[in-house]
Amino acid sequence: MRLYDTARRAVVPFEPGPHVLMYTCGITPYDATHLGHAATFISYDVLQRRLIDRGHRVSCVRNVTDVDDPLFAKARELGVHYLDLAAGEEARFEADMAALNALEVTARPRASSAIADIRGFIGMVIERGDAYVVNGAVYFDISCAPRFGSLSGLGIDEMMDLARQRGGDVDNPDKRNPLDFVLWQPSRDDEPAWDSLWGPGRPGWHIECSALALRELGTTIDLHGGGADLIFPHHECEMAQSEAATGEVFVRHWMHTALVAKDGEKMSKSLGNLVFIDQLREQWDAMAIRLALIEHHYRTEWEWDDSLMERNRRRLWAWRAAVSEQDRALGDDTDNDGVNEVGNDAVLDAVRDRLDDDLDTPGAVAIIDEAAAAGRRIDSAAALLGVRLAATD
RNA sequence: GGCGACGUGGCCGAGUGGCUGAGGCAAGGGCCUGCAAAGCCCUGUACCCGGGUUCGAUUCCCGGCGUCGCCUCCA
Repeated sequence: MRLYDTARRAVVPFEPGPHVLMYTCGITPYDATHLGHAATFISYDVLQRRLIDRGHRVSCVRNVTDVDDPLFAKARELGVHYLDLAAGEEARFEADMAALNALEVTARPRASSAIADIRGFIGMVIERGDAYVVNGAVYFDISCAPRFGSLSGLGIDEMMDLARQRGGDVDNPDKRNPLDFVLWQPSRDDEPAWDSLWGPGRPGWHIECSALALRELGTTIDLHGGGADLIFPHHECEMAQSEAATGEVFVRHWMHTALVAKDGEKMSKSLGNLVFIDQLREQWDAMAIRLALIEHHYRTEWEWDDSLMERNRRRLWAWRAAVSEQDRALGDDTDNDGVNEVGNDAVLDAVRDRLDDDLDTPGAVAIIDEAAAAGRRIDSAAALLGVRLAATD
């Protein structure tokens, strides 16, 4: 199959071995799952389904960032322990994903479970001479990563200028280079702290994914995913520190999903223009929500509007009607069995073909729309997209 | 400023080198109806601008303009 690779800026063949190693950046569980999260993870879910369909074994790891600033801030605001807040929101997220019929991922490790791995990982980077310790903090030395910026397409000098202009943490006198980023940092008084060789503290933002990917999947992974907003700095930093620690290529293929907008702006927690999955589920069939997500291409930015759900409710209804009609026909006349199964396979193959072309889910949905209208069997094709048509839910 | 995406009828949104435009919403007309609602039928000189390639471009290429996203809170 072919997929767009962020690092190479082109649609390229994606031909992993029999066992595919996949890592996607998960959520920071301080608020409910919104449409943007769902769009991202359902994209990877469809990819995973097609890889399995092609005969691959897929190990997919999706972390949970339960040690991070926004989580601490929200816990502070609510007056609860950050891990209690995280556990609750994580459960809501998993319930949303299950309702949308997402496959179980192979592992969903929490950052808080990885402190020992993170300390070990930082040790590896320091031993390589690519990180340094100042005042209880560990910084990655950007000058040791000549390829830094290659993922996002930004040059070192450029990033430097921009970081200065934008007032990143460039004025920190402890850093040798304004772009150096934190691997380990001292905690504030009301933040959790773990002992380490460099003093008590907590991990930097990017380090958990590197440590977890290494722990769960090994030095080199086939595909790393996440929202497009993570390309820089998160994934850029992840790549730099991982390759520094292991000396191996970190990721063979980078895949990023476009951000979802609402009211002309990116949907985001800080803007508050969110559509939450659990609220949507109160009003609409979860499979209609899934259809509303996959009728968009993962690399095209799109905007949420209220007509989406009504349209996809009807689409789901049409697909279900097509299946039950076919079932009835089959029951009445078993001689038709073979013919219908052939129709099913043809639709399935057409959908496979669309998915293999840079995960063209809109094209796949259109094919099933047409097949349903023409009275052909669509259940296998719908199942490949993760759309459950049985009336049991 | 750099990088990326996008710019299709009132709105949303597919799609295509020519055979005139998926679909949805809105709007107008009609059928039906005691009235209304629902339903059904009909109605639309579209592809940001300027160059180029071409017999021919909305579709390909170049350059503008505009919108959105990323550029250390973010899926």
